[in-house]
Amino acid sequence: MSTASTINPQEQTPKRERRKEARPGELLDAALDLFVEKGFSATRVDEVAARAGVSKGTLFLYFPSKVDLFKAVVRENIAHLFPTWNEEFNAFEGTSAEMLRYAMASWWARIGKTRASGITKLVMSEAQNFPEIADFYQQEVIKPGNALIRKIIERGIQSGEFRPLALDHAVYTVFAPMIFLMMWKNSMGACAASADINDPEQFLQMQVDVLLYGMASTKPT
Amino acid sequence: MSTASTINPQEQTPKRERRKEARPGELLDAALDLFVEKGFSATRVDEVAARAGVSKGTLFLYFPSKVDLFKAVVRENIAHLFPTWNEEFNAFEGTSAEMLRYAMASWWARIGKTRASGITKLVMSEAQNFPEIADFYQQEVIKPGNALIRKIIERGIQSGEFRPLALDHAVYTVFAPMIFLMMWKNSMGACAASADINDPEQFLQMQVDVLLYGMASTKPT
Amino acid sequence: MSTASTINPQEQTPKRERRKEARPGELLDAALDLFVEKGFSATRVDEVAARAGVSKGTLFLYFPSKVDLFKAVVRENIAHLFPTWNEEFNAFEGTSAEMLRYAMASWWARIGKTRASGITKLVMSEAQNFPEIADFYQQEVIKPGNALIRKIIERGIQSGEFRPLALDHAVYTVFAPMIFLMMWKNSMGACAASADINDPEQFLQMQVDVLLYGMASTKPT
Amino acid sequence: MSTASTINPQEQTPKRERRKEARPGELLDAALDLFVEKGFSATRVDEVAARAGVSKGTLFLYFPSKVDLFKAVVRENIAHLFPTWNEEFNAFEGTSAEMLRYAMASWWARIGKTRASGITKLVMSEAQNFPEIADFYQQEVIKPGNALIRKIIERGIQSGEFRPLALDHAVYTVFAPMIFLMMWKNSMGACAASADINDPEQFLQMQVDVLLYGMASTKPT
DNA sequence: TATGAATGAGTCTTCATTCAT
DNA sequence: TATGAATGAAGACTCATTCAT
Repeated sequence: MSTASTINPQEQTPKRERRKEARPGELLDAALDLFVEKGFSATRVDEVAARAGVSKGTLFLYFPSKVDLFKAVVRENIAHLFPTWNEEFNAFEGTSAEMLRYAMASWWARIGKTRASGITKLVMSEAQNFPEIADFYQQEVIKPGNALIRKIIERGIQSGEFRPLALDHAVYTVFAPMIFLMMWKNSMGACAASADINDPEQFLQMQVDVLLYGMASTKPT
Repeated sequence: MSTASTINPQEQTPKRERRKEARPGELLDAALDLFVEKGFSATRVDEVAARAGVSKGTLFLYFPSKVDLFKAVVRENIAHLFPTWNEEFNAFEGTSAEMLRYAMASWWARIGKTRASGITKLVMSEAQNFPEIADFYQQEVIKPGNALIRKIIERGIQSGEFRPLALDHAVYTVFAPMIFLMMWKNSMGACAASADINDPEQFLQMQVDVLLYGMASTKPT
Repeated sequence: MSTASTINPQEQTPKRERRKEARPGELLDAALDLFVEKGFSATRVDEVAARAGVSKGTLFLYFPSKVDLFKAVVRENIAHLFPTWNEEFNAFEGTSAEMLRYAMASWWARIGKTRASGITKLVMSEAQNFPEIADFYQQEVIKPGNALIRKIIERGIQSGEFRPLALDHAVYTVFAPMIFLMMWKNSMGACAASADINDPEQFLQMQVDVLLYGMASTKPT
Repeated sequence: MSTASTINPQEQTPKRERRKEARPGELLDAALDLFVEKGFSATRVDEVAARAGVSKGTLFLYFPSKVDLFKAVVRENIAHLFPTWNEEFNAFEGTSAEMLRYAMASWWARIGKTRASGITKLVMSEAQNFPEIADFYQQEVIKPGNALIRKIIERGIQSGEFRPLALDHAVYTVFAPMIFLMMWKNSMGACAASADINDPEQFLQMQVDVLLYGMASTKPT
């Protein structure tokens, strides 16, 4: 009888809580977790909703479809970084080598070591099944990222810091270790403990060293 | 019992008639194609069966489930890679730089540019969903590959060709462009035409150049 | 309490501000449009509310359910049709043929070509799903309409203008083209452009001609 | 314990019965019933399957979608009649009046008085919601039917039996009572008993009489 | 062994209805 | 009264798996 009244009032979450402002963020957060953990098609929208503490219907109130939800996750976690980066790089005053170091460090801090890295892994994993997602990612992430790196390299070449490199390939040379790291961390590394890269920062460091060494126009004695 | 051995095997298999013993292989082959092309969950067992020229029911006669089929595909396609390489490298006589160049060229010829690259992509993509496959891959492919590259680098360091590098990371430095290439080719590159790397061999070339340049103990003047 | 009555009602309702009392009417009006346009099940209550300029919740304040809304729409739109006609016909002085022509022309002008024809279409379409509406319509519209036509024909027969026809069927003979027109206009005609009747007035004309010709007791030479 | 064995073996319908040949027909039959009874969107595919004694999945084995199921129902019950009719009319030897009488009688026997009449009612009711269905019906039923009637009237005009009528409208003049009858039977008539047309054949008879009388070029004295 | 018809649990999505504010 | 965020019960359709033949 009186049991109801003895229930801890803090646990008594009201059934219908109105928090329009907070919903999208909570859903996006839950979705990021699940997409990264299980992949796109293996993630169930019910689960996302449940983890965000709402009903399935509510999810569709904020995101018209599963794909749109995913796109929003990408925007929220990756795409939104480019404006800032663009500004930072336009204002950057150091050498191009410093710039490249900074770029990779910043990428690592904001994406590489965060859950967001799982998104790239996911996209690469499921690109073939969801061309729409692949295209979207291509437009919203790959292209701007590419442009960013390209600008740095061009700057270095123009200033004489870097050798005149084939730009298209040089860009991928910078991308490769980042992509590798994201893939590795979120696949092999996440499974076989033994496969994990034990010090990714240091690995990145070394990559940049080797890269800059290889790209430099003159070598220190 | 002895019937099988008394039949002339070449005459026994008319072109269009399928032999029972060949079935699993044909299924595995079809499955490899489709898994690589479309990923695990997007591959329909009907399609696999159809491509192998048998009925859906037959597939389940040989593989108790789709997951088992997947595991069999991966196992079937990654065992045979390393013996040859080990021999080759043990017998190699040039410089360590040449050896590294040769290793990557050989990898590209035998795996990178073939369908086999799709397997790595596949494994990395689905690693989280099939931890045991990830482990398996780790043991059968990653470790031997790692050891191979490690040997080359150690050889270079010992001979004074390379700087004394942190081996663990140096190995991944060599891996990164290969992994990157396999992933890219089989995901983004396969979707958005614009995203394709137009000349992978040249890209690899450049990667090795930069790498060797960065790893060399003394720089050419 | 008495505040309401002391307020000048005309000044009290600025153009853009909706009066409470008008709400049900506005909802009914919006619902009529949409039900006629899209049918019962394809009409979304959100849309009705939106078109009426209120929120979905408000709609449910006035009508306990979508079905009730539908019933109210039908009731609202079919009550007021017959009194005028009855008067007109009681006072009519021409021949019965003229009377029939006038009846159909009048029906076309006031119902057939207006939105109201959609209601008949609606009712006939959904009759099975809402038997009580069908009954209601039967009482309020079919019966009076039937009686009206019947009176005209009886008058014609009594005056010797028309042959002695089986009244029950003769009435439906007059109804048929009207029903046909309402159905056609609001279904096939509204979809496939090619299916539209390009000149309904002329069609009706021809129908009456044929009808009167067929019903006439003596034929002109 | 022994209850299971005491069950009437005739009621023991095996769970998985293989009757590929019979399935489509059984499904079509069940679908016709339900579509006519409840309309297109209110009919649930599960129900259709259940009534046909199969599972939902089986239905989709034979008909790729609900719309396709409906189209098949239309073809099975209406569209398939046109080839026969065309032949019959091409071979017809009597007067055009006889031909028209025969056409309507035949229509009544094969469609009008059967469940198939409900299909037309259904299509007209839901045309707006399902343009695809409306178009389909327009092509497969309306057009051929139109052509058929048109041919009869043209024949009558050419032979001098009928007055030179505006063909487009004359055709609808013939259609109107048929459409009316199908609508009425399946909406008002199916609900309010009082609304039913008590002798449809006689009604049709009268319609044709009036029609032919009105269309005839010379009138009997 | 081989087949392929049959199954039914599972998936995304819609929408009438409720209810805290 | 009025709002509109939240709900959850359906619904169409898919597909790995089963099983009678």
